[in-house]
Amino acid sequence: MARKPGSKAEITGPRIRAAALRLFARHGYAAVSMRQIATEVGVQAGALYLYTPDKQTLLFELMRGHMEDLLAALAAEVQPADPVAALEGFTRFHIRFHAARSDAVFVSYMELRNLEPANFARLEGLRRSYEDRLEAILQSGQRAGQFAVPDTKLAALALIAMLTGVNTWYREGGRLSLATVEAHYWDMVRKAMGAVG
Amino acid sequence: MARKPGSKAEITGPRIRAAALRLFARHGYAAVSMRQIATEVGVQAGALYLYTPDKQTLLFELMRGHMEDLLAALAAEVQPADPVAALEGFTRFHIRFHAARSDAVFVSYMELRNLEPANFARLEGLRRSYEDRLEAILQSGQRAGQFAVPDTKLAALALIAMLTGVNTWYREGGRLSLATVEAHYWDMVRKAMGAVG
DNA sequence: GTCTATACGAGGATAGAC
DNA sequence: GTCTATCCTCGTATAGAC
Repeated sequence: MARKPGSKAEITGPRIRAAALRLFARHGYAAVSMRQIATEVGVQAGALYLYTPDKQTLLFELMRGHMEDLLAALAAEVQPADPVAALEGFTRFHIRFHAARSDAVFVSYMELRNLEPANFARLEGLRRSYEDRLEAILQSGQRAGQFAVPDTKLAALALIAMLTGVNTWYREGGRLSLATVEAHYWDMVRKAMGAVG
Repeated sequence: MARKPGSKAEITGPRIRAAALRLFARHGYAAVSMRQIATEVGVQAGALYLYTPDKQTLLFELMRGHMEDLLAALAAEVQPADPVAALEGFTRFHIRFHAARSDAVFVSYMELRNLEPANFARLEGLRRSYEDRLEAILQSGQRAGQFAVPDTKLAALALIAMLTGVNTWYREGGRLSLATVEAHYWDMVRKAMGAVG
């Protein structure tokens, strides 16, 4: 509304982030040049530096944004008191959320090694928070005698790896609908945790 | 034995591949320069081109070598006729083999997008062979009524993702021994597939 | 806010000496 | 078989015009 004539700042910024995310996911952070990103957006390379101090920060902000969206979306879900129902909710949430943002997921898992140590540490903290949410569900179910899990930490990591793996092959319009995928994974998750009730 | 005096060809080649694998795993293919690899080995950059036509081929040969070692090692395992025992064998084999070669595993999964299309296709074929071996086990168990798996293809992909995920956190000398990890994962795999008998 | 022009370093790969 | 020297391209980032 208050946009000044000739100013495109409010639209160029998001377009830069979108182009960078797509290109990073496709070719990898190190293989993508600032010139490529600029071309994609339709501006000159120098203009990118009005929106990010450098390439590293651009990458980090994409990854941080993704992880914070993930945590916020998880927090917004209603979590059932029953651990089995809570685990089903987490399973379906994880598959749905990740399937809808495959580029961000890919970048956030693959480009960790290209982050400077300080940025890496911040992102690891966010990732850890997410894992802890799942582990808490497993622990409460274990205490209630509804799960049979020898090691909740290990089980949480195993489940997340399994669920995130969906992204390596799932494509909209493929052999299986997302609802079917969710159902089949929930079947495996439920059984793997020895869920009863 | 027949090594000519002054010739180090038979030792330099493997050292180049080892250094490249380590560096690619650490920093990513695109982020590693031929000069870095040469420095690691203790030769000049130009000398690398006596052992590989270019950087792309060096990457591809590392990945192909890893996948062929994997398939050969799997083929060398004795596969029990009983599907449940075969699945346990596969589970333990996968964890053990991958834990022992974390760099090669990392590179083979992360650098697929940096392969030229022809090389990518060849590697996908090898990966597919490996997945098919697991799916065959699941199918035979399903036919025998010993597994309860709604979709063997999907289950095979889910299990491989879960098992390969071990590599993201397992470190020798950590909280859990590899034998314990194997046992806990086998417990989850067995239950997830609804194994009986 | 975006452009052009450019500084400056590093990249892959090759030629020819030893 | 390895080295030195070099070609040429491309990278990130900045300065200053409009």
